[in-house]
Amino acid sequence: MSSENPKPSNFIRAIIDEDIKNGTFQGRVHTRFPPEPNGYLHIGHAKSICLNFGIANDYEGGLCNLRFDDTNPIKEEAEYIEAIKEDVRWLGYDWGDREYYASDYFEQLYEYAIKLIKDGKAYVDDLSAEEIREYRGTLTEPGKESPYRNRTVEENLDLFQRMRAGEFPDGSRVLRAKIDMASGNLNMRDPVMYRVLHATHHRTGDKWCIYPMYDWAHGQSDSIEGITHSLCTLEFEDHRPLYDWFIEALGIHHPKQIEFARLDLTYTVMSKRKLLELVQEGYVSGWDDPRMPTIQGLRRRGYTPEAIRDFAERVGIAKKRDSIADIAMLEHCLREDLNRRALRVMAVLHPLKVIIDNYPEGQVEELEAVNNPEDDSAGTRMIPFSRELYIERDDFREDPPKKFFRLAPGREVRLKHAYFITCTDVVKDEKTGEVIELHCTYDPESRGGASPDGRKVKGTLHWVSAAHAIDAEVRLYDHLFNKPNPMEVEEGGNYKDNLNPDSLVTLTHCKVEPSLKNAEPGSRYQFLRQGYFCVDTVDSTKEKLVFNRTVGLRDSWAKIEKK
RNA sequence: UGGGGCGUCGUCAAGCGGUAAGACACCAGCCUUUGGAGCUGGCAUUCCCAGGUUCGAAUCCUGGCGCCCCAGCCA
Repeated sequence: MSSENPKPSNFIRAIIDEDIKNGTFQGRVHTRFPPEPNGYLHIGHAKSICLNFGIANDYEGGLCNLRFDDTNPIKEEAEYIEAIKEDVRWLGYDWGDREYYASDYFEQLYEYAIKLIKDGKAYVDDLSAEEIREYRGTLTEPGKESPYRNRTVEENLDLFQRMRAGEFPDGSRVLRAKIDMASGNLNMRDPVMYRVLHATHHRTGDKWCIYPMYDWAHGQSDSIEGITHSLCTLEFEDHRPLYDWFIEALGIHHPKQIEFARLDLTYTVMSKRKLLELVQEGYVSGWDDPRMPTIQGLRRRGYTPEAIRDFAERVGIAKKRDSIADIAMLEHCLREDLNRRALRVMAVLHPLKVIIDNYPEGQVEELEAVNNPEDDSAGTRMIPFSRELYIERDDFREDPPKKFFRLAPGREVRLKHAYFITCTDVVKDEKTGEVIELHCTYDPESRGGASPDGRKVKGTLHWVSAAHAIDAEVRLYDHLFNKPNPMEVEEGGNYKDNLNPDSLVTLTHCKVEPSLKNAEPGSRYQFLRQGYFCVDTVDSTKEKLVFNRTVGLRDSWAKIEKK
């Protein structure tokens, strides 16, 4: 274990520590991340990825496999595999050459099934799906045994081989484990191991027409790979006795399964079904919509893998269900990371023209600006200053409220990296009364933003030179839902009623400083005083820059104003 | 008398019989050429409840209460 960077303790690491101390698994630590390739990964999966790969990285000799649980050809597609691999890699993890598929084990699984049949521990059942359900009983009443339960080993073997050979239609027969129809644990009431499915599998093609159920495949796959600690979510707690039963019946390597609570976040939904619904019904632009909690969405939004990993570590691992982590925690991790690395630039989102009356017409000065006050090595850049500028509309109030430190008639403020200016005149639209432009004077002595006479100003504004600014589109993203728990709805309502109508506000003709001209898609910046933004990887072009707001800066003025 | 699991600050979460970590959020102040960042301080006399054991209990015992998961030929 690395001692210089101790991970927060959690009950799973405690169990592993104990296992190592006791020599269980000969001191080995081998985990796996086992996604089903039927959809895109989200932040909840990221928690599991960070857990499994994180543990493998932290323990001496630890390994973590990537295994696709591809036991259902009807729902799975090869396209998801590449997306999942890209996401895991992007998060910063490496599975070496240990990329496995449950489908790699179909033959072995078949042999295992034969063994169970021969041992009288599995049988072919001719009951229909509906009948099986009826025979299963209920939560409080025991089930009853299938009339086919006591077929001879020979008959079972023959039937099972013929199932594989394709002699029977879909749904006609299944192979079941012979356990206990009266068990209080429904999973033990003769669970189905194989179903007949004449479907083409994305990897095995038409080789098989019977496919193992997850419950039959998963534990054995872990065993085959020599996994020591099978970490999974709470809902599989009830399945553990079944997995144990299979492993014992087969007499093979027995991984230790440990269950933990899945991650939930405020202001979003996490279930694959709901996420799919949002995509299909057009509430978002796709799986990579920057508002989606998918890894692809977060990536496009401008999240960094470092922030996500930090978050996964901070939310921790426990067994408490219904634990909903505050998305503010995620956003904090993001800001903390971006604060260290994002270059500062100036961009005016809602431009208001400012004319410096006493600044020479036609003159342009290049002023030096620090790229990142948190990182000297980021250096400086030059930005043009001229007579006509844009500032943020919000930074001017004709009738400033208390504690408003920004520009107002007669008030002096600092333009970041530039000069002190004083507002001398307000030009309004005669009809609407809207403020169209401001006239100001500047103090030539305050170049760089400080006055030699030592006078102070309360406010510092960002700005861009009107003649030099570049037009850009800026997409302001906010939480997808406007309730911490989107599931909290009125009688007869739906979580979609809680969709935030302002989760995306698109601004065009924003003015950004000229240094952004060649900003690369995906690059991240802090727009001074506003937030972190990244160049959109899908829609941004050389001709038309598009920025996504990753997350806003903390805004204490907004808080004051709210009061 | 179906089975399994969980209940520690607004949120996440340590704690494993020796007298309630930490983080986020929040509040107050300092500082500041980003109302950002940073810094300082505050924030559970109490761990679902009630009994019991003990010199000592969030931790052990007993009994309650509350919440979650399970009846796919899904994973």
